Amino acid sequence: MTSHQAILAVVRRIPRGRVATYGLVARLAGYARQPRLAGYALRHADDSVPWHRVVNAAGTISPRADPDSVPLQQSLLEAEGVEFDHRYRIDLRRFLWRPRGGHRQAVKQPKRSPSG
DNA sequence: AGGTTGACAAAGG
DNA sequence: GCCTTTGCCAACC
Repeated sequence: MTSHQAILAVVRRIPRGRVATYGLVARLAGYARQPRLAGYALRHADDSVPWHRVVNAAGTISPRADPDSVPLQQSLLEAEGVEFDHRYRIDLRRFLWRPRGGHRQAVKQPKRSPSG
């Protein structure tokens, strides 16, 4: 099980009409504190992966090498019922994927600060 | 085997 | 709420 496989496996679990952040996908895949790795894995993803359901923590579509992919991702999400703001932003409060139903993550991630 | 990059995230002003 | 700085680690060359 490579990191890419683990991350792509999580992305596949994102239900239709919902979105997940890079950080959420990364930590669910067992790679907490590495949201960039999620994006890196998506680069190697095929069309078989719902890559369009992954956005950044701000709820916006992260631009990449292909500028056409940005409106494309928005179009794909809107087709699933995901709504965008006038600032091209998604309300994560409503469309963020809840893998466990609770606001608490399934895996316990280590704290960044020793004293909190 | 080492330095730099990267589809990001959290904290402070 | 937006912008800037800092962190983080695997993948890339």
